[in-house]
Amino acid sequence: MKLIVDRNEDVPTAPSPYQASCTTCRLSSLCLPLALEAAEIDILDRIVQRSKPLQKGQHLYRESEHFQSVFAVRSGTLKAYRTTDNGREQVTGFYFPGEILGMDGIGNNRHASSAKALETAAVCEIPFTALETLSAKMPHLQRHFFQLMSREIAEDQQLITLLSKSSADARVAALLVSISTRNARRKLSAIHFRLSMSRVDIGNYLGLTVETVSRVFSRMQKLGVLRVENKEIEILGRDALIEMADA
Amino acid sequence: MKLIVDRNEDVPTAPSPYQASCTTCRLSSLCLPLALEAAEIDILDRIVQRSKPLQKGQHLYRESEHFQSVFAVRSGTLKAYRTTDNGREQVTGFYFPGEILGMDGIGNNRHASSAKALETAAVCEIPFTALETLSAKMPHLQRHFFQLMSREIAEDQQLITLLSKSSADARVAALLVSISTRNARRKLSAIHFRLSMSRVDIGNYLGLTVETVSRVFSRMQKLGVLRVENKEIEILGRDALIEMADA
DNA sequence: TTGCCTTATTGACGCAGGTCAACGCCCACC
DNA sequence: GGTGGGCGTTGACCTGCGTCAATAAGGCAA
Repeated sequence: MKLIVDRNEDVPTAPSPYQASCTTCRLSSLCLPLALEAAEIDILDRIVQRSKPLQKGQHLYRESEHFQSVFAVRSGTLKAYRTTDNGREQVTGFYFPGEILGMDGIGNNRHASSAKALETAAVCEIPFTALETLSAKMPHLQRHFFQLMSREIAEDQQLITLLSKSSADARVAALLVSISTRNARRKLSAIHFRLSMSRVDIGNYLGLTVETVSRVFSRMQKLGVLRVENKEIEILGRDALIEMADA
Repeated sequence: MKLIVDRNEDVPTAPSPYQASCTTCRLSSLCLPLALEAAEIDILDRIVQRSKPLQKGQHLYRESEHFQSVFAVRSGTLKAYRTTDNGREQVTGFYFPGEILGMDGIGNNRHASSAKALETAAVCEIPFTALETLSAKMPHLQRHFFQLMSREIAEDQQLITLLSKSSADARVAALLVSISTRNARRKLSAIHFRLSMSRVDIGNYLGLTVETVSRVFSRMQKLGVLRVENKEIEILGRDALIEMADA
């Protein structure tokens, strides 16, 4: 019998998965604690809530629900999406370990999007009023949270740019490069990973149909820049991919 | 001789245009002071800098410049845009009086986009470090600024949704509805206004070519939902337009 | 006013990607 | 271990918007 190893596995930091702490979390260098000092992290730790993991397909929150918290991904992947007035679904982002989601709900005290687990996923819940109070006392935290929000804006603008004019090839290439880079940040392989999202989600996110996504994958494989085997991706020509991304 | 009246004119609140104050500014109900008390507004007022108006075409800041301040529009319109690696320009937003721009620069201490005046425009400069300090002391201000950033995220996501799948008609309709709504917020006509941006800018923002924008305008005019005369727009069927926006 | 240059409109045509359809392959669940 | 249903791939065809080109209409300078 062959042992199946998930290359993207995020090993829990403690045997009891619900009660880890920011101090011991190996994602602290990417997440909210970044830029905080040890004593400050301890204080932050006290407001963070960890609960049982989400199963694949389960929602973390839903659009227009009352907003109370933002969330940090500890393991697994989530997608955020909104539903248009005519019932269409639009994926607005994928969230990997160490990333924060839910910030779009602050503006109107209701979530502006829904969040759903693409695979088993664990998150840290950060009650927003507590975070506000703490931010007022800890300049580092306030600054860092402003920065996180700002980066979300900048990233959305990058997606806007991508969706506005780029070809199907460029869109797919850009997504792959993005995932690759984010994997590298987490010290995972930048060239070999497993896509946790379906082709439908990818297409939806990139403003393409499933068929087109599939064709682009095939084309890239034929060109030798990619090896695709179902959800497993191996990047053979990272530079070529980067080049395609802004063609 | 006919007197030319600009319907979008924003009358300065004081004879000396450079030294207005947040307290007397008629945009304070939309802008940063929103949700602050009189005493707090006075304090905020002290960090806000007002300078001489920008001429049409002049830059407020440029992409990758060192970030120091966010800006509130007092009069006129600005566009924000970024330049892609291959030199293409992408308009990421239009900013009207009462709106805040520059928040995408907080994340990395450099502006993530450039901002250019589409017509003569006056802005209030809000130095960010001062704003941070003040925010830590004034919970209302901190909260409000978090909200403003969050709304920018939510709006960008709306644009993403628009760019991802909608038809050319839907895109143009959505922009017109958006401008109309924002005009109404400023107590200006929601059905009759002057576009301060060119067709090129509109197309660029919406991911369409100038030709397509022009054709959509003509088509809408033929359908009787719009009257277009150069930059002057009259919305004849607001409901129809809203319907088109999410078709 | 005249003239020039930028911006907008309109038409003809082509193509990237959407649509529709058929099929194969995982993998989850008996 | 078999089987059903979703997910992914591939092919053939169609269409909305981009591209190219020609013309008109503003707007600013002198």
